[in-house]
Amino acid sequence: MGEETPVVVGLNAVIVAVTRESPRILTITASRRGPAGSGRDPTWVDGDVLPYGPLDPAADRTLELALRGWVAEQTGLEVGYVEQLYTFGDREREGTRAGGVPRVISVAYLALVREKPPPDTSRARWRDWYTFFPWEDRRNGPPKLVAETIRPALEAWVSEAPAALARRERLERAGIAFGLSGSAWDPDRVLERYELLYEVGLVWESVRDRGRSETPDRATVLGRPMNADHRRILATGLGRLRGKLRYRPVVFELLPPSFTLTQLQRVVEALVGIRLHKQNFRRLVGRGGLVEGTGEIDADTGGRPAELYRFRREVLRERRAPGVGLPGVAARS
Amino acid sequence: MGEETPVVVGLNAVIVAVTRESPRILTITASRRGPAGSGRDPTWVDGDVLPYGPLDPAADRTLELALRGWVAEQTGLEVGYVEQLYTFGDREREGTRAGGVPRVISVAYLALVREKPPPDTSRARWRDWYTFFPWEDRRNGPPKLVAETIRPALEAWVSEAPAALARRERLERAGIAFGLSGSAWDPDRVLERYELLYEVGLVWESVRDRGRSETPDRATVLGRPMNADHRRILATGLGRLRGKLRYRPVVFELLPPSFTLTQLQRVVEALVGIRLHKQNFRRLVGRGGLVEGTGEIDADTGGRPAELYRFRREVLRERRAPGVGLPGVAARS
DNA sequence: CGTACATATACTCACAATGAGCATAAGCTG
DNA sequence: CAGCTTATGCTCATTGTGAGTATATGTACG
Repeated sequence: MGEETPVVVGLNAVIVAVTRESPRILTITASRRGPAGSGRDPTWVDGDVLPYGPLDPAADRTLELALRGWVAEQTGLEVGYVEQLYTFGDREREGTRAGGVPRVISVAYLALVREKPPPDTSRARWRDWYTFFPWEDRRNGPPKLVAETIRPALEAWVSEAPAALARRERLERAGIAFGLSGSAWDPDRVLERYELLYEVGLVWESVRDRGRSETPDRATVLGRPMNADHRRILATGLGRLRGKLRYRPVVFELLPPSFTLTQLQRVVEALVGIRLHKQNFRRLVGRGGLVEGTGEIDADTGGRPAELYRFRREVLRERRAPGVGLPGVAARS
Repeated sequence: MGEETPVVVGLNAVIVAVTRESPRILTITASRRGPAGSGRDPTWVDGDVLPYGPLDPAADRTLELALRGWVAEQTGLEVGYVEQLYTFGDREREGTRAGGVPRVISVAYLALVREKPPPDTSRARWRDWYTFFPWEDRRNGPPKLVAETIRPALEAWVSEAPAALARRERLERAGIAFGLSGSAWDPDRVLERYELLYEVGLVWESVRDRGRSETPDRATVLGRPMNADHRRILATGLGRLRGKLRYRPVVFELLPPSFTLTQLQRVVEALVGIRLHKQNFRRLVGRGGLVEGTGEIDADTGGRPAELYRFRREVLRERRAPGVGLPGVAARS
């Protein structure tokens, strides 16, 4: 059965680093198979892709090893923390769509790198992830984008529903995803929001996938797009990372060995996209035993010098779910 | 590159149901490729496997659809809730080990089925999952197994470590996994525990994979084994399900539409493997808005009749993480 | 030198959630 | 009716959370 259609396993990586207050992911500028400037905005056509490498079924012993291998090769980065995200295998994926010969199965990984060495490969490049998901950054309050563009579009989409029941369901769904009409904003629902916007037609990819009849209008479309379904993979990664922060001390994979508490807080805020109460945050990480002070002082704060802290590895033994403590979330004792 | 080694994508399912107080998974008695009774205990050799179906790369549009398809076909079950678990692709997997031609990539899914219709296929069968992981059931306190067998074996393994540093690491790891020496027992760490036991050599699979020289001794080996790495997949599924209970109302996928609070509690306890405080449990699900009373009464309790409840779907909008509330875990508001 | 400013750090307080237990209600059996 | 079983209601100490006030210790600049 199906011996004729070969299967190719691809490995995608969402490689995350945080510089100052900016969370970044590594992207590759795609080399386009067809001619570049074919009428569309070339920026969109030669879109970004996530770093990608195929699995060599004969040579690679392990998926994760294969991933680490080609990431090191392609980007020169030694990734530390690696976690498998999700496996995507829909046939609709661009590039495999219309009778394309091989069936592509993509296994996506999340990788965290500590420092931010500039990628030495010419085509690799760090980008702030909020350029792909501008609606996800609420550190300065809910972005205007949501009130001005997304919300009206969602309301239109809700009222366009054929039946009353479908209308209710759409209303519900939009409310949960974007924290409207009484629901709270849940930072983890990145994928849900992206998929909703895709369905509503507010992202470039949905216009692209609907067929070539419509010309995607850059103005009505939100965030920087990516090729194929890579933005969906990226959304999966961000959601997973945000969730993981709550119950695993993964932030420290993104920080230098010693840091001030404010630095730590800024990184968490950058990832989660919201601001945190400073005093409570430090109480939480301190009393929770997540960090311990080194005696050293960082005088480069602009105000009173801050003590430098380091991650306490022992916390893994002591606490049940040593996350960083986010609002609305009890730090499980 | 690697065009010669074909790739086969397999789909495995951990199909879970709960009957009374017994959590069950659907297993298939493997039809063995080689001759059956070749010296080893035939029960072990013709071990259980998880339900499995290959992906047809030409026909199947989606991984999840493919899964639903062959599960329905093979077992006659209509699964409701489905969630992708993990993708396993190590080459060491049994059956693909020694120069086997195709490379097998297994995408594992977790599926929850509400009732427990007896599988109509002859080779399919429900088994209590604690027969595979007897150390995971702590509803009657920590099982003797842990104190009598696992703990001593772990201690021996710790002291066998070559260096002092390795000894510390092993001690730490064993402590975290099994809740020894001050650490708390974390129900979610199912995979961690299984992999530790595998490494220590306490499960049949590790003896099997070490080579054929040692004859696996059934007495010194814990839990019912499975073929290939299916028990590892199963452990992944259980851990994920236990974790998910905390922040998503998935239990209700396993319960009839209406139920008493005690029934609900019993199911949760069966899954998580620990007993819960009755009054607090009902306070949590009640005040959390997770359930609402139907007016009806179930008189079949043996004592005072209990009110029947149903799941409140609206809770998805209202609460942040509507799980069932487990000890040591704050129900996130 | 001193004042404004910026940041770090300490402490308080109201409130909600949790863990544990006691008390009462409402069926059944004999 | 007594005694058993299970359901259900309520209390209470403890802990965690959200928010705010107060103080310490640097720098920049007049």
